[in-house]
Amino acid sequence: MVKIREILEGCCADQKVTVRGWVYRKREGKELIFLLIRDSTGVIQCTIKKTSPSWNEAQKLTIESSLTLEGTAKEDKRAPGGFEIGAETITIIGLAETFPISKDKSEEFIRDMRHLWLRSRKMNLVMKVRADVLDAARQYFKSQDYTEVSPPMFISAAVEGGSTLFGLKYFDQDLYLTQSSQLYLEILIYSLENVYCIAPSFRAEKSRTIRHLTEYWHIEGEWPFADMNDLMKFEEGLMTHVCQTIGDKCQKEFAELGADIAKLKAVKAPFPRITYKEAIDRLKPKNPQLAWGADLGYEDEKVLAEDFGKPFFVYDYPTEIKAFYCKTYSDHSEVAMSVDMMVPRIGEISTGGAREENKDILTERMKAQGLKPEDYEWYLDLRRYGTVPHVGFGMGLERLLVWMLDLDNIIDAIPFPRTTRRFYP
RNA sequence: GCCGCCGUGGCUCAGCCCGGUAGAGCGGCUGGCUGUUAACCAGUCGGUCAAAGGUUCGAAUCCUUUCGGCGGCGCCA
Repeated sequence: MVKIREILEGCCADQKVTVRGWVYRKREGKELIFLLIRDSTGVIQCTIKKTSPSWNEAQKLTIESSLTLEGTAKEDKRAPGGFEIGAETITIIGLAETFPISKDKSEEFIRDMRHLWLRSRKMNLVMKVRADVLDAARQYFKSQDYTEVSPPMFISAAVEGGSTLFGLKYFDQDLYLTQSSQLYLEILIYSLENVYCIAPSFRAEKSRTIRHLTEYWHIEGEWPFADMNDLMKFEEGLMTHVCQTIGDKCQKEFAELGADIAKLKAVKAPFPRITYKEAIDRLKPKNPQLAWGADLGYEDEKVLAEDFGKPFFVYDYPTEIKAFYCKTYSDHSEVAMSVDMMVPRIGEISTGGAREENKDILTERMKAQGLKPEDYEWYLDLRRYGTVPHVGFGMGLERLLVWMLDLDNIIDAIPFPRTTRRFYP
């Protein structure tokens, strides 16, 4: 048994080979049948002559039927990929009914057929790149001595305002699905120090855009004894490592997907950094209504991102538009130590910041935002017992992939997308 | 939450503005042809035009409502 990629790489010219896979295309003539067989590694053309003992089985085959095919591999310029197999024996494993997905397909239909569309070349390639991005991210965290941890998905209190939380019945109690693992990572830094997790986050935002999912994978890191500069340095290091690794490793996937790999190779630390105030000043000429204190809209982010043409940071936001746990400057508390990483076309792919380590200030911030400190007793305990300055961030894996792979929509960055309207299969 | 667009055979669409009970391509099936590149040629099967109500002699077409889908903004990663 040999993988199709090995044959396409020239492993077995003029040798007898056996492949296992599915029928990707079939073209049938009177004297000759062409089969394109796919497995997880690629697609190869197989020819069946009328004189071959496999002729009868080949005739029966339908698109997406599974089979084992034995024959002789040979180099042939006429075959896509440069190699083909002259079939001698075909064993049908599962004869497929007429496959519903064909040449003509709409976005809507493809989404209804997600469970079958995942067999497409596009999804196959995207899923491989996704796996490699996850690998690369873990590599980087490990290389910097971070420990991977496993936070809960069921939670009893909100991280931020409760409006975007999914509630659920947990036996007789009301619980929520987590929208960030940050608070749990904050617990773990007191023993493991540098920690990270790669886990789902859930948001009940009724957003109707190409960059929102209700369930997405969140790459989050948290560590003590660090400041904003350490945070940005780590994030740009992570991003650089991921982009360089994928740029080296996934050239074939990018080529077949038609994605721009040069953009990844161009990603190198340090990234441009501008403060929120500088961002406002840059945007003022184009958007005169923009004033200090307003949050940057998606259009504003896009304008900045097009200017830079690569990942960059915006930091030091108004305290008012940031969450209660954001640390503020002691001499000008109207500014919070928060940082977003932005990329062209997508806008924010990551948010991070320094966390308030002073219990009294934190309590005041909670009250100011209408939160009850008694709901966050365990979080306040972290400040009671050996508090430390610390920082952390969360990056949206699928948004990262949309940018890296030039995807049209975030739903193609995850195998089973959940949006406001879709959760099947 | 606000706004816009879409819904016609299994799939992709035309027809809708200017009402007269549906048409093409792909797929399927049959036959032909071909070292083919999501081939080509001929034939054939296949549709209560999203649903309900209204206007009309007559509605896929005009009006109303509902359902489903997509996207933009807001919010966010």
